Amino acid sequence: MSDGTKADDIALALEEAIVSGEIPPGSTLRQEHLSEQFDVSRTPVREALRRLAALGLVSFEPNRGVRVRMLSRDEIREAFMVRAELESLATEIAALKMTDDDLAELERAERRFSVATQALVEMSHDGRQDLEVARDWLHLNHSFHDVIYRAADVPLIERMAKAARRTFLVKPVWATGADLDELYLKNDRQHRAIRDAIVARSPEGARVLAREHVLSSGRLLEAILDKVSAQLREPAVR
Amino acid sequence: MSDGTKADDIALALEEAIVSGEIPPGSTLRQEHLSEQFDVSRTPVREALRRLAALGLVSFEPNRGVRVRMLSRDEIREAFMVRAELESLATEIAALKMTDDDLAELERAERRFSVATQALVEMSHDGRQDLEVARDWLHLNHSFHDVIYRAADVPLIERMAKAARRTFLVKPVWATGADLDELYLKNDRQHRAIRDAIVARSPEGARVLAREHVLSSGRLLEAILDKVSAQLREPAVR
DNA sequence: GCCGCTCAACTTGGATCCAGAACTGGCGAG
DNA sequence: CTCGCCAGTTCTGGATCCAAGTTGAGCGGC
Repeated sequence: MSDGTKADDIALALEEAIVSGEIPPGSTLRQEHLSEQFDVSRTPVREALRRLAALGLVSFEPNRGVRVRMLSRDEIREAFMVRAELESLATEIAALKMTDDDLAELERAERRFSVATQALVEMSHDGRQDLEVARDWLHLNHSFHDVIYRAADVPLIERMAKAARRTFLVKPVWATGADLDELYLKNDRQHRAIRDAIVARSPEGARVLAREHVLSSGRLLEAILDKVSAQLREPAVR
Repeated sequence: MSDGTKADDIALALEEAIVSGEIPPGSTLRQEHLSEQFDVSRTPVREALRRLAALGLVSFEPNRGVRVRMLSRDEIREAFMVRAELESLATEIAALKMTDDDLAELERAERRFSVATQALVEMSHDGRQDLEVARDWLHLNHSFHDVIYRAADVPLIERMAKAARRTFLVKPVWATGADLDELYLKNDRQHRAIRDAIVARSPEGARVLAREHVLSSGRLLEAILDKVSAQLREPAVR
């Protein structure tokens, strides 16, 4: 166990499991099951669940259990609007504060993301479906923005934006395809544009680009969701 | 006790006590003390505290206790920036969706706030210091914005904006004076301007006005903080 | 056959209990 | 007199225990 209290460790682990989709949305979490899974008593498990509930990841139904929240399309849209506002704000601030070291870091993050995007698109062309590649892509995507947050030094904004980032799930919603490839590539181009605006010390430009970027990511996710739900309807099992 | 679980009730009560300043920032909360105060065991108290920690109102220091968080000037500034972004977004959306009923409600909220502002300024002129009047003013201020949230129907944005709203305290930071009166009156004028923009169905206008309004409220609070800290340390009532 | 009732198994919410970490305050060495 | 060490107290973190609420399967009446 990494740090201090078990409740925190469990909360972190559960958060990861929920966000990654390992625990599917809508499922109910049995306290006893979790307690033996983590090899602790139910007490710290309950505390961890309270924390997740406060973050909005799960919901307590008194005397009936906790359920992993399932977000509606509207809520996902809202989450992206929140992110758009907060990330654009952070980017504007970062553009004013960036040191040369930060810029170098941003450059590296952008390049790694670019490589991941290429890998993703190539995979799509080959018709393969590697979840690990997709996960890497998302992770490096976040890393790019994290560099910006670090440079902006706005812990509260960062905390809230990441809370919004967490509100949607990844693993069950993934797809590739020619139509999506264009959106992935666009995402990459937007990162470069943001980097350029920051390099050019243009806070307003960076802000507008960041805002548009997040909103466009939201549209990408919606496109993925559409595709997935279409696939789910298509093969009429049973 | 209002609803379901005790942990929730306690969390609500504590949240209120902290936000209202009844429990001063920086103080450490003893679990046992709270448990006998609420006449329950420590278990639900701990769960309530976990929730408050997730909301950022208190911080756990492992094996040392929980402390009511004390916000730095920077964090308060950040909270207002977050509010400015989110409230302006909500206001823009609300301006598009407002029904006539909502408008009437907004009108009433505005009028009540106007009356409260008058009362506050008059009180200030008379040299009186009535905490209740100040609290009413703040409450009606929030009510005005709540009407907008309700009309916009954006639960996630509302939740996050209110989280930001909660991050600063009220009771210990209050002051009046000729310099502040002008700011209070400005606040009222801004509400009217926002209402007008909504009535005129101008989402962009409402957005800009709302943003400026929140930022200006932030400057008001900073002015109050300056004034209070200028008045040298006064022993807290208990 | 279908509906409602009852009772048992299961699960949660909360209380109590225990081990270990952190703050005391005294005491001796320098 | 000061500093550091050590035991006693206090408090937290976690485990265990118990009561109350919920679920679901069987059973009898219609």
